[in-house]
Amino acid sequence: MSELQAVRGMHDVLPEELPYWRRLEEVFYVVSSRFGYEEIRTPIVEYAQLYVRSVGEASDIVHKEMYTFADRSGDQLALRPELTAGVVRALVQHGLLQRRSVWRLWYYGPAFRYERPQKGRYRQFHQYGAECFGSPYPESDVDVLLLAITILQQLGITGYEVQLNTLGSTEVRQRYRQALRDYFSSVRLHLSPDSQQRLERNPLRILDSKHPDDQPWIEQAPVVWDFLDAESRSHFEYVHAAIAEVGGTVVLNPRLVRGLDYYTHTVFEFVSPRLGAQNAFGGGGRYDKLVESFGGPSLPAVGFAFGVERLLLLMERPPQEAMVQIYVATTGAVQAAQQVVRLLRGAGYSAVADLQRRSLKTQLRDADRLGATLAVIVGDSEWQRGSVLLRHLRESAQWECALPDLLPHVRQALSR
RNA sequence: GCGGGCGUAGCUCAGCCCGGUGAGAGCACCAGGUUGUGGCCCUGGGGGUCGUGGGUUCAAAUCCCAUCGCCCGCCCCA
Repeated sequence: MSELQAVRGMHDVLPEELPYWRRLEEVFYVVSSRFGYEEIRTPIVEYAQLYVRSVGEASDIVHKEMYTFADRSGDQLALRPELTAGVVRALVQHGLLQRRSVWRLWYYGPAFRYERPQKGRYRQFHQYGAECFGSPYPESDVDVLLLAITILQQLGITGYEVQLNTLGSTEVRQRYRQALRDYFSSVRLHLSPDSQQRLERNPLRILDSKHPDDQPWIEQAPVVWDFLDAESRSHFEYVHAAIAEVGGTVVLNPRLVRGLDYYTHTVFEFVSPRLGAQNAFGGGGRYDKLVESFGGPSLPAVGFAFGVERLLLLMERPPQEAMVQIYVATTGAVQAAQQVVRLLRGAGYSAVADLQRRSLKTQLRDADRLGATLAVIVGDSEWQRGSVLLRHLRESAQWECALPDLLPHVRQALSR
């Protein structure tokens, strides 16, 4: 451990990476707004109990991945492992549900899970997500899915697959769960140790196992689709048809169950083969009982989250724009050069000058590397007669220009 | 939490197996070649706790142990 090293699994975002983050953030904002979703921001720290109740005590997130600590008053707090719970908490706390019957919300920010770092998996990571509260109908499922798909489109992310499934209504989910428990109990001794554990706590999760021992049994396990009632089935079919219509690869996967306990009906995951073991870069579903479990009213809801670091691995990386437009170089008239820089900045251009009193040659090289289009060379003799040299770095043209004429010349030179 | 690979200059890496011969290359950075002009080229220069700690040895980047970190897989998820 060293004080000069970031905490394990937590990363700096250096200046060269930042333009891509900003691009993502821009797309999040623009597309969410277009869909009528409003941004909400909640604290990074919540009472630990919030996640025990929402995400589920038996989930891995709560029992082995959460950063928890006691504050000075002894309250048990947690760094948020996901953002949905906090959003729901805020909704109930502020009585927003009394003011409006539908809320379309989006969020963006860091979350924390104590896991072994891997490609696309970090201990501090970022999520963008959107939630639609107040509608039990499948068009709201489609609304959030379309929002997600539009964001991916805008980012130029292709070659992914939407995996779709339903867990049915609460009653269906209960019946299916029981059927799975019965089935897997009958083959219990053939299952991997992990899955034997899951049999007690959460038999649905066995379906997610990648363990080779489990595969043959998972393949023969009861399929949720056989348990659906008419309403659950039509809900599922509506969502499937609507997503299939907008194009993109939709794959129905009856074994997709997802890690959080609160889902009912629709569940989905965005997966890409380009990500390695962490092939999912987004996921979500419907959670009609979650708000209620917080002591709120019975309120249907559907939402999803993207892993921002994983989107960054997938998105297009167009070459970055130049950092500055104009570089002011000088052979010794440092103060004069500073004056010219202020003039240019005042006119709205991005302009810098050398801060190390380096040679003119080096300054021009610097200008070139910064991607500047123009260089203003403040030479002693020209400055004496009230002018400077304006050099177009792309065209290698250069001319002398009286100081009062500089701004018009700059404007003209930049526009071609 | 489990299994495997790797840590040498800012970056990518050679050297390690067979311990000793001034710790190296390319890129990047700085200066000069061009007494005031970038992109190409040439010359020179600065920069390294050889991840860290301990051990073996006359001698360790090189062998051994521990530890930290990164990567890959499992688990799990975004």
